[in-house]
Order: sequence, then structure tokens, then C-alpha cells
Amino acid sequence: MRFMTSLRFIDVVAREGSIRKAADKLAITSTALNRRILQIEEEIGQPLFERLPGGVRLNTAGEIFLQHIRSQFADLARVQSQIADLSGIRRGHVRIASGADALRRFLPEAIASYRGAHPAVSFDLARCYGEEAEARLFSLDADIALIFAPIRAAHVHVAATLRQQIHCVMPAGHRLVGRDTIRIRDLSGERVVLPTAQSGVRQLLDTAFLRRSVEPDVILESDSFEFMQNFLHFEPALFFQIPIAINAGRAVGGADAADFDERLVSRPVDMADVAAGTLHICHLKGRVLPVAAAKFLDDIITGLRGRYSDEVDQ
Amino acid sequence: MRFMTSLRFIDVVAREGSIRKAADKLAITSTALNRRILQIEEEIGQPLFERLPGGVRLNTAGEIFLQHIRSQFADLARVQSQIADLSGIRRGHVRIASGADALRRFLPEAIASYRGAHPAVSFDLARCYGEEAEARLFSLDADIALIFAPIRAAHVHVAATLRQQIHCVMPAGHRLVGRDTIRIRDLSGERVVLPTAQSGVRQLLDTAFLRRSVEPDVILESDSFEFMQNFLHFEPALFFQIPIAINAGRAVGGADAADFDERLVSRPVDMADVAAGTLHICHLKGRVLPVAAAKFLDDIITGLRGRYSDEVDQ
DNA sequence: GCTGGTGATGCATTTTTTGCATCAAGGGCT
DNA sequence: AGCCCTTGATGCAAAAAATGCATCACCAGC
Repeated sequence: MRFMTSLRFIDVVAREGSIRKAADKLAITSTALNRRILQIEEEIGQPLFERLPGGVRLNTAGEIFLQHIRSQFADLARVQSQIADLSGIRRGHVRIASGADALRRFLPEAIASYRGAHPAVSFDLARCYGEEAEARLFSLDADIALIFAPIRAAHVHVAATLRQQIHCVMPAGHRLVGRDTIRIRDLSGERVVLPTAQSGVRQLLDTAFLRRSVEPDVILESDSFEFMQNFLHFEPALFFQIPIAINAGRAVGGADAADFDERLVSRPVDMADVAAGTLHICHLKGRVLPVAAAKFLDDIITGLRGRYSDEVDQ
Repeated sequence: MRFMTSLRFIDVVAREGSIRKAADKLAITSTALNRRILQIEEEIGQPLFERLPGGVRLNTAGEIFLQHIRSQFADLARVQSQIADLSGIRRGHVRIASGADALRRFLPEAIASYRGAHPAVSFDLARCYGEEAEARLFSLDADIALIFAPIRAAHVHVAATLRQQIHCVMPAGHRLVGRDTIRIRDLSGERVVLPTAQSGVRQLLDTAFLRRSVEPDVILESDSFEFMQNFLHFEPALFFQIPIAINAGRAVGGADAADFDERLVSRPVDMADVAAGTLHICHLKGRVLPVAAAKFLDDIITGLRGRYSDEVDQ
């Protein structure tokens, strides 16, 4: 889109905080970029950037204008998607910001299934924590966010929620395998592997440990569920997941070999100890999503409703 | 705004229905314009115009894209207005589509008063009937519409309404001057002057005449209230107005020389005969208005609330 | 078949954009 | 304090893009 170049340049300069760095990234000289920016500032009638010795920074006018630029880009994408839709095949690009939970098993299956029906749609998946996911929606870097944590910002619209009970995952031979549900007091002194502090699962667990005054033996913290799961093959310990991260299709009862590591077993943590968390499926409030993104959002919500009918809301 | 030129060109071509005519209007050659359009169509990946022997016409993709262009322009205006607001003085441009009723006395006073506070704001006033006003909101050619008629389109947001009883205006010596309210049956055989069929006042009257089976002597139809009012100086007849078209500031009781022609007298038509009409103050649903327009809208609504407190809603 | 309108296209010209070299200014370090 | 490095701004020539002219091909109405 030729007519958007100058605007895209401003976006890049704002992100890089320096005209020269942005120029490198855009593969043009800094002088060309500099002049484009001066020109636009002249057309606007006011500077958009503060010139600092170490680079540039948006001023208030610039922030307002940048927000406008981003919304233009998002809207252009929506329009293109809508126009492409006229020709029958759905084209488009869907950008998702998701926590590690949902992207383990649920999203790969959901995206593959959607692409089965619409092969011309491409996806972009950014793994990030709640706050960052919300920021990505706001800066229009993501169309859809899946957040397993409370929603903070007012500009986020929650299209659906999914209640998810924390499950405890353990090696098949573990002494707790016999239990139907795991109590927090059972974990006292047990070796556990925890997700990072930013994770929604971790925050629920921390609250529970504190409330029950239980201090497990934390031998490892990681932001990679895959790493933690594989670690359990070598050292017997417990780790924690929500169902959507364990099984893509089915609600978790007994472990299912097709979806889940057969050397591991998962048991729900008793609801009296740990409240069920909520997976939020969101987009930016007031925004009209591109056709492809809107349809994908629709698909995953109906998909979830079919599988976890009781736990899906809105 | 240099970066918007190509888009503006598309808008003009769509309105003119011909590249050559649009080129004339834009003061460039048709070949330059033609090539800009071809280039954009190439970037979009699909043609936006159908080529007909007599010119061009938007296809479906083009209509979608044009709507996008217009919303971009409107949003840019909002952003500029917002940025200009940062520097203290409010700048901007407010485009109003109004029926003939409101623009007689109410809008001149309202705009002058607003410009007293914000002299850097300019106005654009298009006189038009209900349906056209709605269309202007939709095509983003107007920010605010004042419509004395039922609202048809779903995309119009009504920010406030003002109930207005029809008044009958007559020369000071007319035989009906003695009445407190005018009944429809009093008009039988009377010489009356009516606004055009598209007018909201006319539609209310037609309904009333039909319902009461009264046939007045219609000696003149016009779309100009000013003409009709002046006509009454030369031939005794009745014509009809709503209060907002008669007095700017005050609710109508006795005629007020400062606001109203002193040789004429107005009396309300009995509510049992003619239902009160509704003046709708609207903008496009879902649109964020430029600062200047939003503030002006706010001002006129508070202004009306102060003067006609009982009749203003929402 | 002619006429008057339309949009498309090749080529020369004009305008705009870009890149190089260079300047001036400010922060960090010795 | 003084040096050094990085930053954005600017003059000038080269490259690229947009424009205008002349012309073509097409279609409708007469």
C-alpha cells in the first residue's frame, strides 16, 4: 500500500525511538525518513516527535496521531479482508496474542481446523502474558487475545470466557495418583515445578498456598510448559496445568494417550482449595474485526461451547 | 494531507462517475488521475470501478473501500481537531445537515454563540430533508444532523430529541387571532400556504387534514419558510411552523418582536388534532466526533434543555 | 458510418523523493 | 573540562515517480 508508507514509517520510528534505527529497519537512509517525518509534521501543523539527544519520542500530538495510524492500518486490513471475501475464498491474516496455556494444544488444533476450511488465511501467534496481550490489542498488533488471568484494561471486550480448574500433573507412579482430587495440604513438602510468577496458573496457586499455609518444595520455575512436562520424566515432581493445555478436544477425566503424555497423569485440584480460573477470549472494544479474524473468533467460541458447554459464558 | 491525495481522488471519481470529469474538478489531467486509480486498484488486488462506456461506477469492492476512505477522512479530521485542541485554542470544522426549520433562527444563534467562544472553528451548513440528512451522516459529509421527521436508518444515533408542537402563523388582523389554540376544523376553506411534501411539518399536517376530513384552500407550496412568511404580508393566509423556527431563544407564547415578524402572529395548533413532531439531533452511530463537533453538539443540547426543558429527551 | 463521449497507454517533461556529505547539538565517559 | 559518539537537520546532485500530451480502442446514439 503505497499511500500508507509515510504513516507506516511514523509507526516504525515511534517503536524504534530513533530515526536512524528505523531507517535501517526500513532499508532507506535516515535523511529520507527524516524528511518524510518533517513533511508530515508540517502537514499536521505541529511536531509529532520530541527531539532528544538520544533519538526521538512521541509527544502528545504524536501519540494521538499514532493511535489514528494504527487504527487506519487495522481498518484497512479489515477492508481488504472483506474485499477478498467477495471473490469467494476467504483470505486474510489473523493475529493472536495468547498465554502459554491455550497455545499448547488448543490453538494448534483450532487453527489447523480453520485453515482446513480456509487455506488462504494466515496466522500470527504471539505468546505473551495478560498485560502484554491487552497492550497488543490496544496497539492493534493483535486481533484476538486469549488470556488466562483477570482482565485489567477497560478497552478490552471479552467475547467469551471459559472456567478452568487447575489440574495437578504427576508421573504415573506418584503416590498421589490414587486420589480423585488433589488437596493443597497434600502438597506440603512435595517437590513441585511452577510456572513463572506472571502466569495466571501461578497466581492462583500462590494464593492457595498462602491461604492454606502450605509450603511445597519448589525445585523449578519456568515459563515453558513443555520443558516442565518433560522434566517430570527425569525427576518425580508435580506440576500444574489447566485442561485446555492438556487436552485439546476433550474435557480432562483420565489421561488420554492420544492427547497427553502417557507416562504422566493429571488430577484436578480440589475446588475448595483453588478457585477455578477464567480463560478470557477477547478483542479490542469497539473494533470491527477483519472477516477472517471475526470468523475464527466465532469458530473457537462455538468449538469451546461444544466441548466445555457448562464452563463457557457469554 | 499529501498522503491522502490518492484516496481523495477516488472519492471524487466515485461522486462524479467519470474520471475525466473528476480530473477537471481536481485540476489535473485525466491520464494522471486514471493512472493513480489503476495503481490503487493494483495494490488492492482487485478493480474498484466498473468501466462503462459512459464513465465509471463503483463495484462492490469499491463501495466497501470508499466507505473506508470516508471513515479515514472523518477520523483524520477528528484527530486533527484533537491535536489542535492541545494548543489551547479549539480549531476545527463542523458540518451540519439540517432541515429548514432549525436553520432559520436556532442554528444561526447557536453557531454564532459557539463561535464567540471558539472563533477558530468554522461551520458548514447543508439544508436538506430527513432522508438526505441521514445519507449525509452515512457518507460522512456531515457530522451532525437536525431532522424534524422520523428517523429511518438504523445507523443514525439520536443524541437528543425535542418535541415541537406545530404552530399556525397568520397576519395580525386574521379572524383566528383571537383563539388560544387553532383547531383543524377552523382551517376548512381557509387559504393556507404549505411547506413541500418532504417537510416534516407538512407530513404532520397532511395526516391531520386527512384524519379530520378537512380540506383547506392550498394556495401555495414552497420549500422556503422565508418566502412563505413574506408572502403573508401581501395576501392574508395561514402557514405553519414549529417554535424553533419562530423564536430562537424563548418558548413561543405571545409573539416576541425581537425574534419574530411583528405583523404576524403565531398560535399553537391544538394537540388533539396534530401530534407534536420530534426534532432529532443526531450523528452517525459508532462514530467518534471531532472535538469541535462533539462540543457543539453538547452545547446545543444543553442550550435546548435550558430553554425547552420539558420537551428535551435523552 | 459518423460523432462525441469514455478509459487506457507510449513517451518526453516536470516534480518529487532519495542518498551522500556535512553540520550542529547534547549526553556519557575519562 | 574535554573528548567522543550518537543524534537529527540541511544543501546539493542523482534517481525515481508523477504528470501532461498525443493517441488509441471502445461504445452509444444518431
